[in-house]
Amino acid sequence: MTTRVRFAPSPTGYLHIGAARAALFNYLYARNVGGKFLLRIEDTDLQRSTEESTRSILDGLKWLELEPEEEIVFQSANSEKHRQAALKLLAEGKAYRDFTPKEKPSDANIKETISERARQNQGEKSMRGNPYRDLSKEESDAKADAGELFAIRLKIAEMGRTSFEDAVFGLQERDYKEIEDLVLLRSDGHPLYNLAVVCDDIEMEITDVIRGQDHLTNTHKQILIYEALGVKPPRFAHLPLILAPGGKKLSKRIHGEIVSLTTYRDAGFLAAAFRNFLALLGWSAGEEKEIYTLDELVEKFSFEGIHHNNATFNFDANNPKHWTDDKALWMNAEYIRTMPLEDLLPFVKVELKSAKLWRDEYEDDDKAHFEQTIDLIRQRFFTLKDFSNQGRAFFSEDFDFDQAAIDKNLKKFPDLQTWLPELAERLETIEDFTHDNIEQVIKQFTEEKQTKLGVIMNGARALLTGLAVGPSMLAVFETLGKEKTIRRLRSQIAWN
RNA sequence: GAGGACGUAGGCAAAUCGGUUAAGCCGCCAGCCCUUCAAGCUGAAAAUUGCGGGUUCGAAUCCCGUCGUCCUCGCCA
Repeated sequence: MTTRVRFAPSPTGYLHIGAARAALFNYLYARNVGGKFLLRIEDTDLQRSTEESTRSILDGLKWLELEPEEEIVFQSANSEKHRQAALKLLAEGKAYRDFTPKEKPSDANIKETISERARQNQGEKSMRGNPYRDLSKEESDAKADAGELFAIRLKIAEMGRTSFEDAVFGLQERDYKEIEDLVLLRSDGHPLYNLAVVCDDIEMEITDVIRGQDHLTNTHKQILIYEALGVKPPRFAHLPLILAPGGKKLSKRIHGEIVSLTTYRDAGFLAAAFRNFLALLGWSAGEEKEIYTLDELVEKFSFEGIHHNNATFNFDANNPKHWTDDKALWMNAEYIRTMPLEDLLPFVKVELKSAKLWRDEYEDDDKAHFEQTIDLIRQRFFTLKDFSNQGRAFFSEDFDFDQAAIDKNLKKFPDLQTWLPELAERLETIEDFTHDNIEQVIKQFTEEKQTKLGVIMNGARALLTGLAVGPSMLAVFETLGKEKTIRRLRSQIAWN
């Protein structure tokens, strides 16, 4: 049987990194065993599902290059089938009508309300205590015919236990006593999650369900539904969760966009780098290696390498240098500076275009020079955004001066105001504007002025790039070229 | 509250599933590069493997207890 896995997000917000990792692992596993990776949008919560979220999920998957191999399934389109399944179980006596009036949802703090109620009910009421559970068929039919509203609940046996072998967590068992007769169909006829998931997974012929550990205990309920439906359950593999700093659950509401996948795309991450980072969050091939191509991840992937404990994803929105997980940042930088230049160029082009810094010569007459520039500046960049921000002075005359750089490297040495234009005169005499020739002129100039090389270099850096940091200045001079170098050295705008 | 999962340095994690001084990566710190730097190179600090017992010649690995964290318990998904 061909392996078929699915990623099944609900479109109730952007795609967060935990979900993205679940998608990744599904994809890696499918490809590892030569199976298929599918996508199902679980949009049955009409109130909360939005098209925008669906689009965000699709965008995110596309960015990570985790695209489904069959048409996307929208769960809401299968509602009728889900309903029929519930009715079938009712007819077979495996489910029953519950005429208990629907409780008003106390929306305030629903999670707390639920656990509080569970606490109260403990011991008092058996999970099989529903008064309508053992109503005769006639009585039940009569009430239904009389127009009384009812929900359909699965009728779970008094005695027994469910068990399954989780591919990550091992044998899982649960006594029926701990599982209540779950609602399959709401009194308004709307099918509920557990039913919908099981029916869709059956219909899609899913063989392996790979999802977050938050579903681990709910799996028992789903297995009960499989059994009632007379279908063999798929294999389950639950993934540890990704937590926020401090060990708290990642929350869209609390943590905001920092945990959204598209934030990383928009912040200039390379999909390959972020994917690599995500793969290493909760999984390890057990070797001393950090950088993996997609194909390598596919090849090495196995459930055995998945951790059992939750991983912390670090971020600090208030810290510019460590705004998101350090390792993710490092990995992105590592990719940017070590990947083949020709592979990086297309991404740089997109970035420069969006910043209106792109010029067609970069692919034509000026190609060699452009590539040399990129190769020079990429060495200390962390994201693609750096090419248009920190690298701006290499592509435009319209760049900002960092005040700290101006103060520290320029204004601190007032002589530079006359020296640098003077240096421009000297540089102008160089015919072959190359590294060694420039060096010779500048060294001599420095000696004449009896100052340190660093004063001249850093002053020039501030004037030419607007920054206090960057590549070696001799390389910057050469890369920027004679004309721009001279013009900027003579410019007085930074002094004001 | 009940059930479940888990606990190796600040973070990600390895340890052939009892066997010498508990890998590696990120981060942090220092030195070098003496033109900077969030780059590079080199190096250092940092874990009595949550804690307490037990089994054993020997335990991060097994057992018991304890503390802690997270998940689930809805006519949400």
